[in-house]
Amino acid sequence: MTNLILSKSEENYLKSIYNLSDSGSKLVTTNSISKILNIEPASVTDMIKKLSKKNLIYHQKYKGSKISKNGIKIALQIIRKHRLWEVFLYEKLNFKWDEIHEVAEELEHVSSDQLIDNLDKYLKYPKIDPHGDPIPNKLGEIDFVDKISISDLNIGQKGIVSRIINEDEEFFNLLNKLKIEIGTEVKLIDKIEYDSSIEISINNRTVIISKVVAENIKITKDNIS
Amino acid sequence: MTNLILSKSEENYLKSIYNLSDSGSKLVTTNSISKILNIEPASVTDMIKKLSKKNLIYHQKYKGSKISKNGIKIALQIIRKHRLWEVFLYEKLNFKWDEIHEVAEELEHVSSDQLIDNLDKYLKYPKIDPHGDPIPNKLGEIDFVDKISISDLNIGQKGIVSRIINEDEEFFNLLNKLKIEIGTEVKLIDKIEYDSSIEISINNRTVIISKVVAENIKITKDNIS
DNA sequence: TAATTAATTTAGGTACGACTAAAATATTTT
DNA sequence: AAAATATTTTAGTCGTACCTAAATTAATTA
Repeated sequence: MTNLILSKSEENYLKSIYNLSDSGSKLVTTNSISKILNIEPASVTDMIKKLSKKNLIYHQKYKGSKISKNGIKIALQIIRKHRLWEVFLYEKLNFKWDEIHEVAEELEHVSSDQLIDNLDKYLKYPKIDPHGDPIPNKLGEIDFVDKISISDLNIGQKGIVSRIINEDEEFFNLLNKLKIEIGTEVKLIDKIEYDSSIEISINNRTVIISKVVAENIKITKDNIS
Repeated sequence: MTNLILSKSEENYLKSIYNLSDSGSKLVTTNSISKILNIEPASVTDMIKKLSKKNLIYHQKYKGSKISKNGIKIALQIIRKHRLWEVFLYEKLNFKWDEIHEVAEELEHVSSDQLIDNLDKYLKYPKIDPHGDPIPNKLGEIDFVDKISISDLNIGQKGIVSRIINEDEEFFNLLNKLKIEIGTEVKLIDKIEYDSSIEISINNRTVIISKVVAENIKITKDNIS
């Protein structure tokens, strides 16, 4: 029962439920799906019933939804497509970091296994997308890399930027100004108690970034090459 | 009024109407659209009304439909996308000649001007797709190359295969067996009156092909490089 | 714990794009 | 030119995926 064909809407719901569920572990509320997809809660309930009937999620009335094994499998394939297309747009078509998401949202629904397998090969089997998010392989396996935020560093510690959470243009412009991108080495200089902002150094320049910004920049202590 | 957004269905109808209309000149019957899209005539009538209201086609009840200037413009952009994606699939992702059409049918509906412009650049502004069909540029302009079929050659004349009309696998296999592809030089040896089949030579091999096959292989007398 | 508030579901409705059956119009044949 | 046939349109349905308004259930606050 793995080869059922899903509509674009069903795929989007499934992907959102997976993303909200912490890799499938947590219950997801109807409201949270509603907010993330910009669809009224009543409509979300309709779709939840549909996906339940297809055994892609489990649903307890008034309690919440949990994605099934099969649901996870499908969600990971959609995420795989999305992220591979992002790599393509960024590396081959010279899209900017903040322009890739929207187009990938459309491309991810093109249904051809051959297409995505050949694209994967063409891109040389990338492990991460331009945001630093891991790309599931054909079997849905992910190289999970536990990531910490800049704000988790201790004073004097260094890290390498490995993932950037936010996707909007404002944030992109800020990072551009700060000259922060994936692979950049940062060092925590000081934590400012007053507003929880932090002082970091990037290539010997010192800047102060807010708590929110720091939390959206993930790092590792070793370069993942 | 050029920037209206069309649904996938509307785009497919418009493309089919354009293709059936001889570059917009001929009236197109409801039945012919029905057949090409595999949709019942009654449904076609519905869509014809919709496209008429948007001034993309003109329709006379019980007579037929003619695509408008604006309709042609949009159809050409869809065809442009389709053919650029075919080039990409064939050249970059190593799809076979007969596998590209179906996937391109999906990719052509992804709506991003930036995507298609950058793809065009990435592919180095190709003029023809892998079937030999011309690719409209951004403005919808096509390098029209009047093409003749192998069967239009006189005995002793040579031509270069420039376009292959049919898209199914059987035909593809036959061409493979005959070692005919775009760019191949062919020479007409003889016309066989009995069944209108013709004898041609390809790289000093002589083969006989049927009338239908000959008509579906277009040639030019000069290589378009 | 009772009342209020928030979240979720049900009920009923809409646009889209398909369908079938029947009616209207065109075309072809006799 | 009348009859027969073919094409096209109209009328009425259906599933998908959304909506609003109202009802139900859960969670929070007094």
